[in-house]
Amino acid sequence: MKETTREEIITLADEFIRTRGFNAFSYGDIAGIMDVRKPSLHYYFPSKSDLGISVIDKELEKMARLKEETEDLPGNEQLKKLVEVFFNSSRRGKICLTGSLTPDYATLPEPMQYKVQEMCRTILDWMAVCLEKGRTEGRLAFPGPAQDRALIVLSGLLSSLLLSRVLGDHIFDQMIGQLLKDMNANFQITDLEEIIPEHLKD
Amino acid sequence: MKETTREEIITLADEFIRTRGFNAFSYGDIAGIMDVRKPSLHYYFPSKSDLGISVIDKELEKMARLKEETEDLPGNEQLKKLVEVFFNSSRRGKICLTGSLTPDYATLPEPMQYKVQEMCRTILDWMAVCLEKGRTEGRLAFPGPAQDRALIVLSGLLSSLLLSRVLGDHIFDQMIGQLLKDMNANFQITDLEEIIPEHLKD
DNA sequence: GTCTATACCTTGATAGAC
DNA sequence: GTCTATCAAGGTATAGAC
Repeated sequence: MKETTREEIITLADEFIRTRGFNAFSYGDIAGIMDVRKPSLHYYFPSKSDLGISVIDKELEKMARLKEETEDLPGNEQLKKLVEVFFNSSRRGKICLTGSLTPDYATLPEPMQYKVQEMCRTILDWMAVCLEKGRTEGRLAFPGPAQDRALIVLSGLLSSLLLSRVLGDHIFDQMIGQLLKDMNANFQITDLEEIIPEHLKD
Repeated sequence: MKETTREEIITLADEFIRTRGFNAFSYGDIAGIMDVRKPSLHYYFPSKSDLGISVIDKELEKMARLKEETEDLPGNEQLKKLVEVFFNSSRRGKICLTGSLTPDYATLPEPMQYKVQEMCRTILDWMAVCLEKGRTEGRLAFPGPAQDRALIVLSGLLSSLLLSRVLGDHIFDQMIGQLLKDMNANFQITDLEEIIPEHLKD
């Protein structure tokens, strides 16, 4: 299953957004890697905003897929799968789209702002469902509404990626390890080193 | 105590970094507001990196001042003062320097990267001291090392600013309210509306 | 200290040939 | 679909007059 040109552009843009930020990469950067000229990229994505939206849409699709694949698992296991995705980003020096795009929010084209909103709501809603499910099953323990807990968990995952790049990889283990212990979801971070689903590798 | 030209530039740069990001503001933006020409700014800060470092240094000084002012308070009260600063940013649509500069980390000039590291370490060390103090005094309760808890608290404060701009001000109250309840540091967020120290207003 | 003038680069985007 | 050529705009930064 080879990537189409369009897909390859999206993949590279995703990579640049996570490593450098939306305002710090250009069509030229992507053209340089693909060995094509800039105007060729505009054929697929007339404006940078179009490209940004496609990157977010791809992420939303990936999330929907992961959600579907894990729907029969207990809440704590669903959560673990989610943590794996972030762990994987961390070891590659990449932050998540939420951590990259929300700081630039005020400078984003309006259509992208709406997409960023949609992405934040989608991930928070999903996480809240997982958390509530886990609590009902007696596999997770935390006080207060699942929605509030989802905010704290997303916060931890997002920030651990930001701070890991600055202070070192151990930050992820320290922070997420404690966050999970707080909910009695105490699995070793080192478990994750081994389990990297194929479809999450890119 | 009127601001010098140099201080005014730093203040405006700080504002732009928090609202638009380091890579999305220019000398031209600042010159436009101050009604001077761009080269005048280069007289004070030859490179943008110099300006960025001065903004972080000013923040470090402000933190040192707040630390000194609150050194005789119990740990939970010290924490409350810190939360107030972030609450204040939130209601102004401004994120914190950590939330703004760590996503751009890979694109920052090297001297700025070191400064960002220093800033992160300084705030985390200080928070860990406050938390440990509060726990020893029996005024805060949390499991695990204070260093790990400091990461989670900073994470919450940082992310609540990012997400509040996207999803609304209530996010800060929801998230930080629950985070503080987790540590039995249950004071109403609404208390903060009234208490805004003068020197933190700018 | 602040200005004008300018060098030099990169950016996102378009027109039009092939 | 991909190219060459080109554009207007905006970026950081410097030289040198006042």
